[in-house]
Amino acid sequence: MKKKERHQLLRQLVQQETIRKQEDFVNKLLDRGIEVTQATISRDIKELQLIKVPAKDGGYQYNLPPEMNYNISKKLGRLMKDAFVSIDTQKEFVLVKTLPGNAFALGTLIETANYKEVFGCISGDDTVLIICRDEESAERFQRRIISFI
Amino acid sequence: MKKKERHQLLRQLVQQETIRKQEDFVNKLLDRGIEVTQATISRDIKELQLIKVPAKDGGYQYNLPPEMNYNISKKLGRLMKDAFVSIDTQKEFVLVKTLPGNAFALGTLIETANYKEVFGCISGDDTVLIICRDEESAERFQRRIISFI
DNA sequence: TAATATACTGTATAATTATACTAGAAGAAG
DNA sequence: CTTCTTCTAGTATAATTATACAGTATATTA
Repeated sequence: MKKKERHQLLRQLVQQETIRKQEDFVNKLLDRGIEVTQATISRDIKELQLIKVPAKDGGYQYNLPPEMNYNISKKLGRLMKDAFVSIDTQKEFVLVKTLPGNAFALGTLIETANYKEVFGCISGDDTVLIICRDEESAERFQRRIISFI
Repeated sequence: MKKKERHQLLRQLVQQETIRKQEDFVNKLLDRGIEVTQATISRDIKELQLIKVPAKDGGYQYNLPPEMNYNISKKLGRLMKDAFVSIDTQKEFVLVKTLPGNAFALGTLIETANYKEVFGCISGDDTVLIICRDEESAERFQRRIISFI
């Protein structure tokens, strides 16, 4: 487990789970068989610029950095409305066609959004290939994306 | 010094000064002759949902809540471009005319932005009256606002 | 390869932040 | 005014987070 992978995982965790303190991270990682200490998490958090947000419900919760977290879906929506051409799925793959030059931006947004359905994605000039976790995820993800248009 | 006032002040401080830890708040307030303890600040921060952001430069810094902080000026810019009609100053007052129905939104944004020149503001349907700290502030604020158009 | 520099992480602990508890202040109701 | 309730805030301390230090690993250079 390299630092980069761990960081990636932390970004996912912070979106999928409720992380109230750094030890929660430690434990979630432990669940996945990854051993790290709170100190390491503290440093990771600093590098990733994760923030601890006072929640409405009285507690606290870690979150993605504001710029990253804020209105990604709004940006996605705008870009989709502007540049979407077509979409199709095949097994666990989703292929989105965009107007020329827009695929990279779309791919970046999709990666940043960190959807749990998505395993990874590759962007060309007018095509984004999204590799989902499985067939079902791909369909769910397709619906998600289409709903932006 | 009521809690509300202190909260208001904290919002200003967090924008005008570099606050690295809660004690910095305590000290800044002390500078202004207001005595509170770190515990109170901690509770204030929770209520205001201020966040502690890992800064690029290695340290940490408190910030406004993401939604509030994020791109207020972008919103202001958009609204000004859309709805601005005229502006004028008189002593420490600035009067902005907007298209009907837009003044309230503008006023809210101006208040949220927490410009240090601004003492307060009142919005009608197509007019926002901004009361600045003094004549000079009013002019500075006018320039600020005009630059959005 | 050896030497040196750089990156990563755990341990221990310092630094910071949150909160249980308590008490006084400010209001509301009688 | 008295009693009850709610809100605030300080004190002391628990809980959480950051970091100095040291060791190991990994990369870089000669």
